[in-house]
Amino acid sequence: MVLLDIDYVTEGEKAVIRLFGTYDSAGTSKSIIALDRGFLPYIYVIPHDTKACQEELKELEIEKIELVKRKELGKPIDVFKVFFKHPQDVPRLRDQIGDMNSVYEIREYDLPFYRRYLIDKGLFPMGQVEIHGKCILASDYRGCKADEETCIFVMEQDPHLLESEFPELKILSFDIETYNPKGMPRAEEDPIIMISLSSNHGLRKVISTAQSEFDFVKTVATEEDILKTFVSYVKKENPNLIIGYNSDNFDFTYINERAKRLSVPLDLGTDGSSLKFMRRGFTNAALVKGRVHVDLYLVVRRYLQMDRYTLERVHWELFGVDKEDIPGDKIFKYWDDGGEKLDLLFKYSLDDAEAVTRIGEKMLPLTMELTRIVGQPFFDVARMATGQLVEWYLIRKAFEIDELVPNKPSASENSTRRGKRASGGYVKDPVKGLHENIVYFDFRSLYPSIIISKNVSLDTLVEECEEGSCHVSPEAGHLFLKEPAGFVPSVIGNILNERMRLKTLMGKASDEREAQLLNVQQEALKRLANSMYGVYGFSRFRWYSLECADAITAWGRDYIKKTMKRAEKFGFKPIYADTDGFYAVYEENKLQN
DNA sequence: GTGAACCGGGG
DNA sequence: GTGTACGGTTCAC
Repeated sequence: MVLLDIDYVTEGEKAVIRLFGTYDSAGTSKSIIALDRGFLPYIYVIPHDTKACQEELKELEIEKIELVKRKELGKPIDVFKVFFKHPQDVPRLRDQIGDMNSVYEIREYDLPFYRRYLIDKGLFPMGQVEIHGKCILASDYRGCKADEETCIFVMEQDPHLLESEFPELKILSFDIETYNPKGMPRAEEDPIIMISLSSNHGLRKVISTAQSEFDFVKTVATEEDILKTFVSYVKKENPNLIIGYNSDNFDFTYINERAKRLSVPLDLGTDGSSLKFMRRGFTNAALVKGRVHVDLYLVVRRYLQMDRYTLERVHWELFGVDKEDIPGDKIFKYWDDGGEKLDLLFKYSLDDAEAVTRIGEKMLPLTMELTRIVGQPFFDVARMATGQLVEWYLIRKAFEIDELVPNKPSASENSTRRGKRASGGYVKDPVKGLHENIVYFDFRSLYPSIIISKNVSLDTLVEECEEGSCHVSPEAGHLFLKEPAGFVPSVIGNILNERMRLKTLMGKASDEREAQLLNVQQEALKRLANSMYGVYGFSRFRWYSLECADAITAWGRDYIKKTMKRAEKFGFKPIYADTDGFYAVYEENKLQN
């Protein structure tokens, strides 16, 4: 099956992992929920005093303790792996353990349970996963309200990742229109008048309380029926992905509020569960179990550099085609006017949903690849900043080599770090005037190259070293061992090697589709490699290091200045430079000198 | 100059 | 949920 999503539920005192998947069976996609009751939460405890620590730990309400060998900045270390009965025991007990006299430090105490599971089992969402067990009808499985078509496995063995093709997923886009004559829509007063649907399998539908000649309009009696019909379409289409534009904070929030007032159940999940909202800081993320809800606004904002991100602007940027638009504050008038105006409103509404489908087809492959590389759920990856992606990638890589993950900085540690910022890139003030014959020298891969060639890493940074065995950074003179390869440099090295391999394959690719797929994959790797520098420079990151960040930018400034000097000898006069590149004008007459 | 407050997308 | 965005700009002093 394709692994779409993961979470856990509590049965009695135990946490049960649920893997949500899909597979094609005779042309129709089936939803699967696989249960794993055999995984326990744990943290690492680095003792001061091994014996005393073991004695003290035994006093606590924990499941079991193991003494295991791990690595700390590449050096072997013996640590306790302390297992708990339930993930919710961890926050309570970890502080107690951290405060014990016999304990030096606790580690990996804040990794969400389902993420820990994916890493430890070597599973990658959006990849093919093999599970072992027999199918139980949803109705025979207590505690689950799933449809009969949903198959529930209780796993008997660990699941396995299979080498996989790019999964063909069913995607449903949606968009709502509201009747809001007074300013922005208020869910307590303004009804939903349309819900538009569009899928990558040919569905085009507007559900509304208004009549229409258009065959794509499905007219129902009440707003209540709009919502009920929406739910039944989702169940019938059974999409793997649901996408919207600003749907985390607008469409789904609004639908949820109206459905609550009208007592319409929003049981959209493949397990029969209702639409849920997760607080993510000050904003929401809308969650449908077993289907991945993606808010394209967040994805687009991350990958496209624009000054505004309205649906119209994004559509224009991606396709160069203007989209029909009715200003938000005029929609109620088009509705009231009826006739041709109402026709336009129907078209506009459907076009919005179809624009979401088009934007999704363009933007989601990259997110899909990042999901398969980073190995965290698509839902999370679609909402993660690139820095977070890099961190979760590194956490998985650290696990693979038994390296302990550094802790997140405390609030005070974070503010100390903020206080002393690493020096930035080199900036040359622009030469005033209108320039012609401009060339741009691209340095975007400079930082990853520096990290690799200078072996810039926490585990290679030393106070002193023998003559010739270290790289010495310009200005501050930080020392990095030339051998062995550091953790982050080797991770970046592997990413870039893999990227080169894919680019070679791309050149040999027989058909267009294959080449496009390889291109997205190598783009995802490039993105990851180029974001890697951030792990040293961003204060709230686990692998933060002022010395590493500082050394990288110092080498960067050194390189860019040297390159500019060299360019000048060839007749290129630099007119502006900032961090990762510089602009120059070509002056032919200067070449003779 | 500094830190607090505000803002995005959506109708 | 082993949780609490984010980064940029403007405002107020």
